[in-house]
Amino acid sequence: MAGAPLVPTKTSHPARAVRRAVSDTEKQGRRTDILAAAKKVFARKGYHATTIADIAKAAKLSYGSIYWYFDSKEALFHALVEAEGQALRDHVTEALLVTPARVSPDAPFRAAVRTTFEFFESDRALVKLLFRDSYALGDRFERHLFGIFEAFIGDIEVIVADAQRRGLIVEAPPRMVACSVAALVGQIAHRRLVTDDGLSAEVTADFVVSLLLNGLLPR
Amino acid sequence: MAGAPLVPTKTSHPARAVRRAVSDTEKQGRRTDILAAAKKVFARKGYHATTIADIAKAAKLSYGSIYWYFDSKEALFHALVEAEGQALRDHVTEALLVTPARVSPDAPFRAAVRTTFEFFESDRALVKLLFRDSYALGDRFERHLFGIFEAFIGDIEVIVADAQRRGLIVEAPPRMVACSVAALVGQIAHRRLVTDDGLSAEVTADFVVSLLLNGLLPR
DNA sequence: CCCTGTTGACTGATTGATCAGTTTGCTAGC
DNA sequence: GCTAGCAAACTGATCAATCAGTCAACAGGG
Repeated sequence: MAGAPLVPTKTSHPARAVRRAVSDTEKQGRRTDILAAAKKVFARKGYHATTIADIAKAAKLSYGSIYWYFDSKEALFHALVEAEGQALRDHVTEALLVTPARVSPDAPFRAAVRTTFEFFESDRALVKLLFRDSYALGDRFERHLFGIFEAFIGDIEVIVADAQRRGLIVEAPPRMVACSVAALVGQIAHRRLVTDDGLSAEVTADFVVSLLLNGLLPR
Repeated sequence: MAGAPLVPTKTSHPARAVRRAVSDTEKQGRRTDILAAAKKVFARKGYHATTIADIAKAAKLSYGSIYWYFDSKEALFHALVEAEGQALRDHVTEALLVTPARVSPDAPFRAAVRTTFEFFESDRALVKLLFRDSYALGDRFERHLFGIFEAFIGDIEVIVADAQRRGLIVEAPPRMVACSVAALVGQIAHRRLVTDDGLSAEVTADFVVSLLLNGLLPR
């Protein structure tokens, strides 16, 4: 209304900036903060609909600061997917380590799938990031994303090949099997975001494992 | 250089307009042309990177004409996915009709999966459209895309439930099974775009069918 | 001669990226 | 301890480019 703006020459009026990061640790922390904020926004709005301004606001930083930490919106997204993918891999790897095959030969497999679904369930933003937004970039990202997915498939392939060597599972191209496992887990996790079929992550995981191991034909 | 542009007031310089579509048939044909052009461009560049200008050029029409046939870029995309999805469903349905279960109980299932992979192989643009670009729109499209995918899953579910009734396959939530089938076929088809593993569509289809029917454990 | 399909210049809004300037907090010198 | 000086973190106005959508003018068929 009457609050006609004063002289516009009065540039800069930093209400209250965050404490600036000075040590390497703090800077790393800020970087992580930005990634966390970006993850939230990307998950809610999708890659193309989120703006740097959105991310800056969510991170409680100014627009320009984002560019201090990341070269571009795309670079930020790449860094984010990279980090999140690694977190998932680490999580699953750890679950595999604490689940010896002594109990039952397929226990590690079951554990891995369960852990994955639980991880996805506890972090829906991650699912959107990996299975929705990652396709939003053009071919430029396709190579990178592809590499990340291949890393997962490689992990699975090792397990499959090992099980085959022990005669636990049928002979079949291990990479193909690994792809199938990844496809099933990924797609079903993605679907669970939209349709709440009332099944717990555990039940869903067991269904997938059982389908993969036993097949549809009666035994 | 010296080629200073003439008076810019000289608006409109319609070099050569295409022959006008006058009958309803012609108009429908033009609409189809635009969709075909859009399909090519979307598949090559992805949803967000393609502009209406790209589509117009590919369709050999002017920019504005696209808007005569479609209300918006998004509407055009919806119409495209709708039509392509329906074409695929029809194709598979037909394959099912000509494959009686007399030969073997799982023959129709195998035929459906094979036909789908072959259809995808013969039309890579369709795969990109369904499994890459469809996720590029935000939540607004999610409902529509979801409906289209649900239609496929519904088709599969009917087959699964029928097979269960005859005791051909194991008891399991038919919708869940249908989802798994769709996920496997879709993801593997999508993957085949990037990695040429040298396997034919037929071999790939048989692998998927065999995995789903027999499972990984030795029988 | 009128209706309608067609044209493409134009607009308005959006947004990624830049950059000149401001502030902060560390530290060298007193 | 205290301050001046400085480097770098941080800010946000601004720029430049892009692009979906509009519209007034145009032309060909009936």
